Amino acid sequence: MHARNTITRSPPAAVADVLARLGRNLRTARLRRGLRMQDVADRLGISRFTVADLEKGRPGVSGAAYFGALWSLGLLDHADDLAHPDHDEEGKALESARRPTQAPRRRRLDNDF
Amino acid sequence: MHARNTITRSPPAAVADVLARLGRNLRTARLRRGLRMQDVADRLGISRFTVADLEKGRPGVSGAAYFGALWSLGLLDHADDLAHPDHDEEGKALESARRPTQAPRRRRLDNDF
DNA sequence: TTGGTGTGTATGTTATTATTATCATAATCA
DNA sequence: TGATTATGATAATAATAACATACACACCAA
Repeated sequence: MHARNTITRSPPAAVADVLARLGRNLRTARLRRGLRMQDVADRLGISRFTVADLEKGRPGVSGAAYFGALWSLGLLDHADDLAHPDHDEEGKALESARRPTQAPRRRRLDNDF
Repeated sequence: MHARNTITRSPPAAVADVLARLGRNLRTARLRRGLRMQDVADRLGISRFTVADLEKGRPGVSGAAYFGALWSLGLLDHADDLAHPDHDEEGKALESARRPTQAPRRRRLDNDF
């Protein structure tokens, strides 16, 4: 992380909400299993403090820590279809016949987007 | 991130797989929309290099960057139910009548887990 | 083909995360 | 209730994520 960037320092509300909800859900799942933060931390090879950060939904925590937490609780399959192309209706609609491996070229002074 | 920890340095295969798949899916979604890495980076306030890292599924990239990428492509709703308690069948089965706000106490030399 | 744009990769710098350590608070169970 | 454990909070340190810059190659369009 590294927040010279803005996404970590102050993420859009929608992103902050998803992280906060994920953190709460991870906490709920941990407590249901009767595990301490330290137990989850031991499985992942991280400190209990990072687990606490996870459960608070802190933006800077690594993706591996978030998905590792899911894994440690047996919930990783929930992430299998994240952004799956088949579920991307907008993308399917936009896709052209060709499947370019690069974005289209742009001319200078191209102000779209 | 900060990898004195092991989860970032060498995540379990299942976690690495999920991250790699998520990265590929994000790339597919970006290309379908005709966007450059730089375009996604601008929306998130990060550099194109971090977007490249995301699409490679690098473990150390922040959670905010991963979920922000989903957001920038209109795919964040895919993450709404991640670890949702209602979908946690194992957790529901384990849950006792009480809903503790802390993990249960452990005695010394408690070697379970 | 040729010029130009998108992407891959390497390096060095810097701000931040993850850590340890410590103390404080809150919740569980005897 | 009281003793013990889980968790919260803060500060200081060590290690690295994200950055900018630079160069190379792949791919697209004319």
